[in-house]
Amino acid sequence: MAKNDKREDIVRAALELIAENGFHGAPMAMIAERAGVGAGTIYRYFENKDVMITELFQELEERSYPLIKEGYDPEKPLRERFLHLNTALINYFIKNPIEFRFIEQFFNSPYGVAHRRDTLLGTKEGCDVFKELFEDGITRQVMKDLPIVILFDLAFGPILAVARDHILGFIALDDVLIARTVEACWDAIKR
Amino acid sequence: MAKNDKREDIVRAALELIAENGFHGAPMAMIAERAGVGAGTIYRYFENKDVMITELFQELEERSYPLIKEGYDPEKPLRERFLHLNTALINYFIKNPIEFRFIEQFFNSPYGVAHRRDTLLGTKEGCDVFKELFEDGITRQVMKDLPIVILFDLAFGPILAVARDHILGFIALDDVLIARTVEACWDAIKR
Amino acid sequence: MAKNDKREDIVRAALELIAENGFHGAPMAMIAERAGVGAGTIYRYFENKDVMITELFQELEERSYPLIKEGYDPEKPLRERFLHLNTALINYFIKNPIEFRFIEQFFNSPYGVAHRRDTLLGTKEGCDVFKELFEDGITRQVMKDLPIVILFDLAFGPILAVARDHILGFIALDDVLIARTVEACWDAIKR
Amino acid sequence: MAKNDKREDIVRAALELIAENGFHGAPMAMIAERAGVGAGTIYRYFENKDVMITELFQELEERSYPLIKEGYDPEKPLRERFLHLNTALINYFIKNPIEFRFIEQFFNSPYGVAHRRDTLLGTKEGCDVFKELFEDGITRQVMKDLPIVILFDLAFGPILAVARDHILGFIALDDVLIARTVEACWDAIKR
DNA sequence: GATGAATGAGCGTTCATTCAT
DNA sequence: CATGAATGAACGCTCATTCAT
Repeated sequence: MAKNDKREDIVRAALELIAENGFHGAPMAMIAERAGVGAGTIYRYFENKDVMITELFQELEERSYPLIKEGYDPEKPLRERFLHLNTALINYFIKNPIEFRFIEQFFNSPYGVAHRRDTLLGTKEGCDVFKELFEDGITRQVMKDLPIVILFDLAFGPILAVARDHILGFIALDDVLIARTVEACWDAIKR
Repeated sequence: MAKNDKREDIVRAALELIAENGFHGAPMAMIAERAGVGAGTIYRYFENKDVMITELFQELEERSYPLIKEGYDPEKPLRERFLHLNTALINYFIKNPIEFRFIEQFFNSPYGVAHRRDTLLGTKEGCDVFKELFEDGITRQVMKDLPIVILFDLAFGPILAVARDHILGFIALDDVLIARTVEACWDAIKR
Repeated sequence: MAKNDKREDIVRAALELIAENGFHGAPMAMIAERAGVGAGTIYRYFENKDVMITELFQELEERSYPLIKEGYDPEKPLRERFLHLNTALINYFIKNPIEFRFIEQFFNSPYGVAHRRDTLLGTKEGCDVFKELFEDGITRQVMKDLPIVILFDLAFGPILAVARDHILGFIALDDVLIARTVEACWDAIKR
Repeated sequence: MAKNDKREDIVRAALELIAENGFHGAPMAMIAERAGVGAGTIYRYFENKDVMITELFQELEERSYPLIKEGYDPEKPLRERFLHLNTALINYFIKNPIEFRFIEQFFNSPYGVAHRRDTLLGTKEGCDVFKELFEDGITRQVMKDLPIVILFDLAFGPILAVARDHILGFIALDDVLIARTVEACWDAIKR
């Protein structure tokens, strides 16, 4: 009924199929079928498959960013801020498993590498809060004096791994486990 | 000279091409060409592409396992053993970037999930040393009392991330940085 | 303002795009866009693409016919009449390159064959003057006693070729060259 | 049986279909079907459709060139040489109607324009005899002092037109008509 | 055993045409 | 009347796999 109904259907279908089967396990025809639209219709909304994937990721980023920052108080101590953000992140992932799986696929693809490059070089805004947090942590000598890239890896590497293991059913995360995992990440980066 | 010469050539060619271009950037015909064999010949050594990829990974695992365990002394204290293994691991990765890229691709694919399931459920041997190390760490109350899966993620998640960032050129690891990164991982899991 | 404004826009847009890019380089949607109308609107004026192309050609014919006949005096000697017509034709082509390019495309397509059949069989009026001229020339024994079709080919084959070469930049026609080319055509058909 | 059997089948099928229906009336799948091969097989012999068309034309050129030059004697007078070549040409066309139709399609396409450019600039060898003939004719003042391009158009424009009309059934050429047509072409270019 | 030509299902994409608004 | 979103058949092309040699 609404104007964006079809686009929404396509986005959802693409997200699901890519999450389930990866980029090449999600042919355009299959996406169209699951979305309940004609194959050509996708191309009214996205220039081609590559563009579709990139835009899908950006939409996800934009949608998730406010959710993760919700309740974030930059005046609070560093540790608290870190725990807040990482907890929000892991919660977002396990509550949106399809989105998470898609994001994972995205990061492990040429797109993801380019995106990471842009993020690390600061070309792209988006992870501002995280970046500020780490820079703040280093200058205040609360965090280890390591390249910011490594701090990112220490902080987020386990988060992604844990979220995946939960979604794949290898563990069953609850609030306590999440809290303890996030604190372990803090232990890794704190001085 | 030996019978396995051809197989070796195929393995090497497949490894390289998949590392460089990903699974779909490595058609069987291209692998055959680089290996210097006929396209059909591959199917004498591997039932099909999926099987080839799985066996490739297993071979890599078997080849790398001794390298990582080299100099490992189960009598040493837990911390030292952990630092030894994780340092060996990261060094293996950055010294064998092609193998690392392949392993990464493998983990981020349906194969990887199945493999992880087998590993975690103990169906497959291979990561025995790591498993023993963590079980030992938990029972001796040196490591955090977390599910072993989470300990794995805390210990290896950052290692993979850091190795990738090094290989992609986002950071330049040296022995000092490696040592400090591995210690940070220890901080994450130690009680 | 008039009712035919839209139709005119479509005709112009189609002509241009087909001249520039050929029949398959001119999708209906592109024609609609350049004409500044909706894609569906074209189908209010033309039953389908084939019909549109055919009608386009006919309109061109009707439009050009008076221009070519302008100043034509049926009382003048045959030679003079021929030179007049062929000069007018070649001038029309090089002064209306878009129309020429379209006509060329048209002739080299199934449409063109059908059209030629109709013309030669006399089913279609249009080239009456030319036909009369040649019939006159044969009966008066001024032109060679060849089938009228061959006379057409001798007279117009070079004209089309020369116009194309001029438009494509292979030669630069001027009035003198045109006059001499047309006279050469006369030499071909005159007894 | 022979190595080139399949290639030959593809060439023949492509030639026929393109001659009958034009370039876009001859999809690769249809060519494959008529050739009695799989769709993918075509791509073992030709890099893509464009390349196939270009190579088809070149093969035709190479095949026809000796046939047309057969019996050509450069010592004979210009007029005789011209009549010989143009007669041979028109005979080749009407005896090989499929080849002729293909060549026509080719010339009326972007490929054809590029080819014509190369020929006129002398970049490509092939029409050497014709070129020499015309240059000879001009320097000896036997032919009209017109740009060589125009002489080409006067000499070959009617040949193509007449051949097409014969193949399409608009006229029935015989040796006498051919001879008289070719002589008319000579009248057009001779001084 | 080894080969590589052959296959054809399947891919991403285009576009003439329709029809609800 | 006019629109343009929607369609889906059809296109050019790729590649895992087979099999006659």
